[in-house]
Amino acid sequence: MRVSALEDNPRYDPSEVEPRIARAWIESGLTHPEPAGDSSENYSIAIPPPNVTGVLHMGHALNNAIQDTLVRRARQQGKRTRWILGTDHAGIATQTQVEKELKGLGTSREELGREQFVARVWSWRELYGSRIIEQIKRLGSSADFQNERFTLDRPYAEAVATVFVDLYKKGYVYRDRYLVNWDPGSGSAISDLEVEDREVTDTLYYINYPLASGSGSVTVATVRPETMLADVAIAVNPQDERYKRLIGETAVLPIVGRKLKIIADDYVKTDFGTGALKITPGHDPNDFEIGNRHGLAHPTVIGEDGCMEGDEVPERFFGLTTAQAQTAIVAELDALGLIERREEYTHTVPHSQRSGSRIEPLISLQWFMRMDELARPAIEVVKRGEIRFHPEGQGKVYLNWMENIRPWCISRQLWWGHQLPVWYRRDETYVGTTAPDGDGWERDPDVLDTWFSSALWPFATLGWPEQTADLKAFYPTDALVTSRDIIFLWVARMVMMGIEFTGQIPFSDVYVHSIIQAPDGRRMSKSLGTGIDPLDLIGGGPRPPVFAKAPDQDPGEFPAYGADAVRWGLLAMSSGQDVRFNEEKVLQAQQLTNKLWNASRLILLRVDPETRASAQPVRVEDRWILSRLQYAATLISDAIGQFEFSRAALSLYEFIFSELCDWYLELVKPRLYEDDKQTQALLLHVLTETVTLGHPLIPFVTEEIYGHIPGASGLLAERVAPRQIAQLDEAAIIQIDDLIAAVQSVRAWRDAAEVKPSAVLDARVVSDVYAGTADQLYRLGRLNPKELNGTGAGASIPVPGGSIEIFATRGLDLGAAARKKAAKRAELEAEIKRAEGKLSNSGFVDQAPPAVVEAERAKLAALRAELEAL
RNA sequence: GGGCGGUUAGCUCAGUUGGUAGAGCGCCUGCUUUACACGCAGGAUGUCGGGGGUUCGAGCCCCUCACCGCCCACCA
Repeated sequence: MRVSALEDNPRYDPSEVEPRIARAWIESGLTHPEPAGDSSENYSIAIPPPNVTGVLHMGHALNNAIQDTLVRRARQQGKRTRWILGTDHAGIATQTQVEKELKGLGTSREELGREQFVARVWSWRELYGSRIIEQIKRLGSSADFQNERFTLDRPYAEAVATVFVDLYKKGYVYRDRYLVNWDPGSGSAISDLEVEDREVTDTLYYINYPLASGSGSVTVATVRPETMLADVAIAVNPQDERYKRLIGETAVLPIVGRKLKIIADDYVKTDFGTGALKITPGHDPNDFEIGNRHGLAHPTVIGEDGCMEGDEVPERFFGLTTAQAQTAIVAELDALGLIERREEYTHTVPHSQRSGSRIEPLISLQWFMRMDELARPAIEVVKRGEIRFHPEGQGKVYLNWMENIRPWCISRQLWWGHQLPVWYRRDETYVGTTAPDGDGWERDPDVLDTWFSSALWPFATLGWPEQTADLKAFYPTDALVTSRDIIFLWVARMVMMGIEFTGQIPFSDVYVHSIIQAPDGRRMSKSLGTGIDPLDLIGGGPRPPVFAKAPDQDPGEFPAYGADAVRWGLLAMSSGQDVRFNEEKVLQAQQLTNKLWNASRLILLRVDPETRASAQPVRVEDRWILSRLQYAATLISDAIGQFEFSRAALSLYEFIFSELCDWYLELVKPRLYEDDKQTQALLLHVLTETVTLGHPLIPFVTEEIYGHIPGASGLLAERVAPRQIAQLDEAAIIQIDDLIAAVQSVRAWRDAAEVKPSAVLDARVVSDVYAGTADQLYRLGRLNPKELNGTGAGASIPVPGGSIEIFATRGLDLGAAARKKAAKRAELEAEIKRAEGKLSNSGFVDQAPPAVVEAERAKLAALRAELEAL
């Protein structure tokens, strides 16, 4: 039955194999180790929790491929390995989605009320929350699916509350009126990190503010005249000759009539605008700072709904939107003749990353977290190298941000999330993990920034604050795998919280992987038509428009590449650098899996099912392939350990194609066909170690092949790799390398001489380095060994350590062969000349390391010998 | 304005202690050699962004210029 699957499929078909094997991995329980021992002997990774409502994208696919490669390697090293899995409640993103749905149903969260709304989000989560988890399974990720976490689960929520209360008691968390980034789109304050700049063209108005003395006016430039109602001063640079005499004087705010002091502040640029700046502390972050420096009040005229309100707002503007107010105020200023001029002005303006709305800086009562003291130890651990970033440059980025850290606004005016463990009663404030005793307490309606809870992920998922066995066994975790965009939002905060609450760093290595761009270099995005769904790549689906060669051309469909191919392809593409997605790498991976599948067919369909693997080599090529296997195993394992996944992936490809298939299997075929039992046993051994070697990088196909190997037990995913496959056998390596070079020389010569590929030529090997491999040399060169007396040779092919003389001359194009030979001679002569030049350079001989000089001498000798043989 | 990174074959990218430039795809020439045509064999292809320096020797180290990304902070 199983053998027939091999027989029937000369092409490897991942679509049948992969779902079956993914299930087997999970059902085996191998991804769900019971806690034991401590974290120094175990291996763990906490997944960056995807948004609960999210769908898999290319970033997840790469992120998962990397983590799975790391955990599979750790398992092969015999470590107890836990890949912590879960999802994030993603406050704003999730609430927005559900609200959108409600809107479609003609209702709203306000209509439902908080309790019902939250219940509705929970059921939404039940419906869609498992989708991304299923997609992660499809990738073959060997995460702990039996132990899924969610950032709003009760134990997790208790950890969050515990942390908040503790930080409050330590004085890090506090409530304050402060200018925040107000997002009118979500109706909430957001943190600095959730703000992005977008380019906008506004009108810059130059407005004259009359001086109280009646002698002239000061002109200020602004793009937001509606905020002038909240102006409290005019600032100029103290060095500015134009305005020096006005400092200390008073101007009159048009329309309102309020007196504005003219103050001096270094912040004001003399070469921008008019050099005079209206100060509106209630609606501008810089003005807020300046206002604080000068002890100014900060009245506000815009409310949280984006409409005009407040004591300073004249009746006729009250309730207008900011846009309406701007129009009205500009009209009045025009009527007063106070607008000197206006010009188009393109500048960047902060917008909410989530809702896309233009940020309205507002003074508002929010909860904040002071970060500077928490940052200090988090800076130290990176400087001391306890936490290492890969690539290193990202560590500098982290430090740069940490050293300039600012307070973090942690309250959000949402319903979906961790509600603040804070209660108020008149002037009293109570902060605690449970509600206070007594009547009249009202809980703060706000929830915490999602990243506040994510910051606890590596330890809250393991049961903290309880001292659980999980925590002991798997915390600190080992590696944290992520992309650049959340180094500040998430990574930095995990380090700070981890150190503060567990006394330990949460992970020792941070691997920052590539961002995969669209093939044209733009970012991947559904709305741009540049996004590629990894599942379309795996199972075969439509190519996005970005793949079309011409605008109206149909880009067609992806073949069903399978998860192995997508994973290997992404790993091979990726580095520390952002890269453009290229389908060729996925194709290359598909060819790799197919190649390995067919190599396995060659072996498995020929061996006696009673045969069992044996590491006993028979011939020199056996010792060679064992050495090559050992070499490749070390290379790949080291590369993975150093987070060089591209190198690991390409090394595997190189081994399977160039060494195993192109040479070893071709060398061993005669013995395989002759039903040689010892050879069969060795081939099973080589195949077993090869699939073990490849398993972290292409887990599905290797697992499938392993299942067909006679005598193989259990799952490959559970197999501990041998510490050493073989001793490196230098003699065997040299012999086979010489053989390969000789065969290649013969083939190249045949090609040049236009010898029919099927023709077998009489020939004689003149060299003593092929004692153990001559039969192979004749066979692979399509030569017939013949000892002839005298000088009957029609051609002499130079090979390492000697030459091969070809006797048959009939039908040979000796002219072509001679040209080939001449070219080779010229090439050799050029290289000899270069080597000689180098060696006659006294600087080189005297100053280069002796080993390098010696190597150069040896090379020269070899080149001369080769030329001689020619 | 500050920071990080990039510029290598037609395309996408490797190149880890400085020692004669690599891969995949594409291209050219052959081959139905019973594991694989998602294959096999052979082949062509690079003033390693420009300039300067260090060195016996530089794609790799230093300086400088140019261009391209991204991040942070921003001028009303």
